[in-house]
Amino acid sequence: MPHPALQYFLNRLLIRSPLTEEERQAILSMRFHLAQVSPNVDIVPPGHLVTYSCLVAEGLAGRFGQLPNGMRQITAMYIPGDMCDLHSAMLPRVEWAVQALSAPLTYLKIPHEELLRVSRAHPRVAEAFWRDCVVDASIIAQWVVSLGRRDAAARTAHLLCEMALRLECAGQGSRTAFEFKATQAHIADALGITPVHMNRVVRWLRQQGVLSWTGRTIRVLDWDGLVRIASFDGGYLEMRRE
Amino acid sequence: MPHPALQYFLNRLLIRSPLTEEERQAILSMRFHLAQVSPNVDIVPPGHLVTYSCLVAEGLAGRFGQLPNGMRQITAMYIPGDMCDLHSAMLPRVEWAVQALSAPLTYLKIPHEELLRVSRAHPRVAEAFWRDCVVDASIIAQWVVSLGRRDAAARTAHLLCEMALRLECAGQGSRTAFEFKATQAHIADALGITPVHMNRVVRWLRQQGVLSWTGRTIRVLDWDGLVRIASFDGGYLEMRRE
DNA sequence: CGCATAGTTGAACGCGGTCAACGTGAGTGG
DNA sequence: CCACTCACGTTGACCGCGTTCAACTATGCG
Repeated sequence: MPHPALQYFLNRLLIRSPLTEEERQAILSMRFHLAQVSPNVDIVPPGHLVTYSCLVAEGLAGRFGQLPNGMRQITAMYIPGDMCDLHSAMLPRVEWAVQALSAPLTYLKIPHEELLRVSRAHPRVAEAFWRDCVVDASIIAQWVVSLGRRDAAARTAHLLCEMALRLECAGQGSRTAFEFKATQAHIADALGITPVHMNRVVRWLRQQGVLSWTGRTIRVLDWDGLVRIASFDGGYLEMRRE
Repeated sequence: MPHPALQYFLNRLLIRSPLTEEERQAILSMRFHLAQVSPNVDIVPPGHLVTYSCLVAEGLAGRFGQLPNGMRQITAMYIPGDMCDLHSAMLPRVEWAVQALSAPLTYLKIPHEELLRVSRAHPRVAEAFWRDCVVDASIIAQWVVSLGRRDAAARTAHLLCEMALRLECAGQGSRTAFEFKATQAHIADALGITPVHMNRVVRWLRQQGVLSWTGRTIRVLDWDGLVRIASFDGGYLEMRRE
């Protein structure tokens, strides 16, 4: 019986990449080690060679880019079914860190040799992995657009729209009611603003009546309003089934 | 006799991916159409299906993310030997535009069927392509860090360091003397600042004595100084030969 | 010569940063 | 059961980086 996270991961791949039964079984049969971490602990220290990729099973993970002076910036967030660093199968020397953003975070450590064994035996699986990396890059590119062109409120709204759709797609709630297991400080980090200003934006969004946000639970009261504030177009998430 | 741009592209791949003579020949033998464009013309309009990828032969190309309201943000820059949108081989419906940033820009249109034919016949080539996309994503992730954590001067210095190394690696000048064929307005766009402020930053960098910048020619007078201002660490470019 | 594009500079404004304080809820130990 | 602690959320006052608007210069090209 494969771990449910592998099934989630496979389902995510199947949205964009058709795979035969045999290929699906190959993915589900990959060996792994189950692990769990607390926030503020690097799953992988940056600048080192890694031998496995991490598949989020439960919780929220963040990828941190870092400057030589030690400052960090969240460059991606990963929800259950996401392979945090499938990239590292192709570039084992990672230049970033992955950390838990929620407690607890459970994840599967899948050895690169397993990923490469399967992808080399099944070229269509290799393409599915490649395609998954491309979607990840597409999301990061949208973050660049957000950081470069949107003000703090639009950035926040945009991230919320993105996470709402991704969580809905992953079966973790609906776009109008979901758990965003990150602190306001984490979100501020990802958006390139200060936690103080993040909080002001949250207050403003509440005043606009587009959402209620208590603890880690977000309820979107006016989805179209949120989309409008964000100038959101979800096409880049590539979640439509062809 | 293959086009020199294909050779540049192959050389770039070989930095990170060892390939046999047969695999190299397969890449060099891909069919293509030579094309040329002026600035401010989309090579590919966003939201459409594309059937080929673009390999820059001469000049500078930019990838533009765009907001529903029409505002645009440069999310990547491509120099000779770069495949702008190798991504599109895996996701043919592109959510961005590619434009020339220099006049003229010449490039090779390589049909996806060619790329896929070669990559399916040679799994190691598929991995080389996959790896190339991962490096591209790594660069974009660094841009997120820049936009999120660096001030305007550091951002500018960082982009200059990046382009200096990439151009040097591509055989287009040295890191201390190169042509950056983009206008200050384009660079400002990529860095998420206004052209006006971009110019002030250039003036400041000149006053610091780290570079001279006349027309499109940049001369770095103090490389270490520029690196310090940028907090630059080139590891993410993955240009060391293993 | 005339026009367009790129670069340059000044003055005033405002978004978001910075600093500092306080509120609040969960967990912990006396 | 209360006191204490710690992390997270919240709010106010002031400040500065970068924007905005406007003008002017330089360069190249028909």
